[in-house]
Amino acid sequence: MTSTTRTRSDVKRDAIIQAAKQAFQEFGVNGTSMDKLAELANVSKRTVYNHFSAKEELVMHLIKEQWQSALVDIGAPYDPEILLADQLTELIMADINFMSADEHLELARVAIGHFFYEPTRLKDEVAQLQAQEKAMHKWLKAARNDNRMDFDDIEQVVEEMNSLVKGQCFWPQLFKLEDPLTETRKMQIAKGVTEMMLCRYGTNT
Amino acid sequence: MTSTTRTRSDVKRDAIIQAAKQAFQEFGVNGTSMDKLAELANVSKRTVYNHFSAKEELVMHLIKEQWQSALVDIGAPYDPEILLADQLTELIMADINFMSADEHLELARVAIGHFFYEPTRLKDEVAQLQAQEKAMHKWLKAARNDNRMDFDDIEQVVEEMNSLVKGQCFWPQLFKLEDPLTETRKMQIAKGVTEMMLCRYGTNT
DNA sequence: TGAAAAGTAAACTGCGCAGTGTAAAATGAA
DNA sequence: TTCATTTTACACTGCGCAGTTTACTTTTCA
Repeated sequence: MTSTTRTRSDVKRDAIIQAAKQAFQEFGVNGTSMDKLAELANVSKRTVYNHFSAKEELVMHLIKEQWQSALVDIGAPYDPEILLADQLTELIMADINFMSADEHLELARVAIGHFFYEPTRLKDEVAQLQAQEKAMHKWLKAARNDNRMDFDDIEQVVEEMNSLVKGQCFWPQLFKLEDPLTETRKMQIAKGVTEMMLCRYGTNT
Repeated sequence: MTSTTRTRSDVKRDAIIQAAKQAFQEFGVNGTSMDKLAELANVSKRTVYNHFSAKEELVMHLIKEQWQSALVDIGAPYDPEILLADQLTELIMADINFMSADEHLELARVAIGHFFYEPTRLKDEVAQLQAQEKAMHKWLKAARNDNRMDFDDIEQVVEEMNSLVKGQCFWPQLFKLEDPLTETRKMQIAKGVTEMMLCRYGTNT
């Protein structure tokens, strides 16, 4: 509860953004007319255009500003004192929680749906997300320096781990092919991935 | 070179299908007007409607008939005489080749783009593809019966392997985030996945 | 309290597109 | 050559939607 949004203008603006987020992710940008959107937001169409001069601007606001603010700083740094498996599981859990969060999935649906046929722009959006992978990167390097893990190509390791997580937590959710993940299921997956990675790249010190 | 397509009608029909496949995957179904499509196929718009009574029918033809016919029977059965790793690598290679084939990617792009906001219908399409996974399923069971692999939940194993392959060969290609895979790269990935899976689930007999 | 700022309803413009109707022309088989 | 089938060009209908205009009302705040 940060505070009540002050001016009426702000209230309307938020209503528009929320309605857009919800409608775009459900019906797609093209499937959502500005009339429909205005109605969903309980706002006159003209008001929508007072806040966002064009539909595209609203879309970009969602994808840039909103998504940006949904980013989270992930994970504790490597700690030689703690059991390797536990650390990794926790790191992966953080990753899973981020990727399968409603906020993230909804905005990803908007972005991917909107840019599906524009690979160049899609690439830009995805690139930002990969910044998230840096935490994993750092942790792996530290674990290797500590002789607890062994691998040549760190990029490959990150990609493999990412494939495992996304394949089970992101893609099926993005396309609504599976029910939302329960906490138990998330933990189960995190543990599975941990075992897989340590079995392959862990040293048995 | 099966033969020259006989009647003129058939020639036109094929031209329409080819143009649609290409245009739908590049611009999307919505991004391709029937006028544009007719022009690309070098055919009058009316002819398009003589063959397909509605745009949707053309889309469904691509997704159902064409995609169906692109399915391949994958992989040799389990053979106790051959080195486990080699067998698995070959099986995975077949999987990779299927999934990253142009024909498959193009039709997947059409299907996923078209059904992005209709999870139910998307699920149906994807379900058919999972039939492909059956080969892997059978092989794994056989390897376990032969005491060369050890795992409890076969579904999980299939899903993990699938995530690894798709994460590196399908999704990046589907969204055109990466350059097409070279044969060398495919083999490299197949070997990587094999090592991962055998390290985790292989017995050292 | 009164003027400026913001919101509202509803009609309107212009455009792109799915699908149709039609009359003429090309094709192909008998 | 003749006749049926198919293709073509092109005009036309109808619809949905992005964005605008207008005349009017409500809120804000100095």
